[in-house]
Amino acid sequence: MTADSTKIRKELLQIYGLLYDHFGPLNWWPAETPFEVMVGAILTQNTAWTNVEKAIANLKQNQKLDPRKLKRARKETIARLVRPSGYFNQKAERLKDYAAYFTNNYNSDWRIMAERDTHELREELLSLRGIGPETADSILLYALGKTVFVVDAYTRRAFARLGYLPEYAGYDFTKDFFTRHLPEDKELYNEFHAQIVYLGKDYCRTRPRCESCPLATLSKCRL
DNA sequence: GACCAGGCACATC
DNA sequence: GATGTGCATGGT
Repeated sequence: MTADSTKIRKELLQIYGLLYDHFGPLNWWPAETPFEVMVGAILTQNTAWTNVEKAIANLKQNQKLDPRKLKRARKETIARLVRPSGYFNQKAERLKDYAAYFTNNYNSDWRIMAERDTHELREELLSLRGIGPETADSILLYALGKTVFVVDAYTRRAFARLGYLPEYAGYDFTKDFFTRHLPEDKELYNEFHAQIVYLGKDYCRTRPRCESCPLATLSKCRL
């Protein structure tokens, strides 16, 4: 561990502390079951969470938030139910594909899935149509309890503005940055990502609202 | 009425 | 491997 790495780790944990003091514990992921996390991870792709909540409520009301039932349901039925979350045709197909994968390979049991080696499972998820890096990592961390840091658009934007990343850092580069510098701690990864999303939603948008930003005291932001 | 949201796949160069 | 485009609803 170099002196530089130690400094960055300390700063990242300081940022985490400021965010946690500001937002409090966020208790992610908001879901009743691991399968609901998986469905939410697909539905939230490039979509506001408020719209995802409507789609999930529709699935629940129609008894379709169940891997076997989702697998069997008609695509048009699922598309109608997830309509509020946007891209409903794509997402209906991807949800059905995922439900079939989860049922056929793991007997719809997240515990069996969680026994797999993390890296191998990640590659497997990435091979499915509709599962990219963020969705795969969200499933690994929030549904299966794997120690995996999740990156999203807010993470890249905020930490580029704070000077830790190049402006257009890619997914894996950003993930490696956090994984390299943070202690390997599932609970920390879980809560840190949630805190960053709240930072992004409330302050660090494309049109930023820097006044009263919880990180304002750092005075390192490039904006 | 534009802009944005907790991305991803695919085509093309 | 980088860059562009389609997918689509709902809130600000």
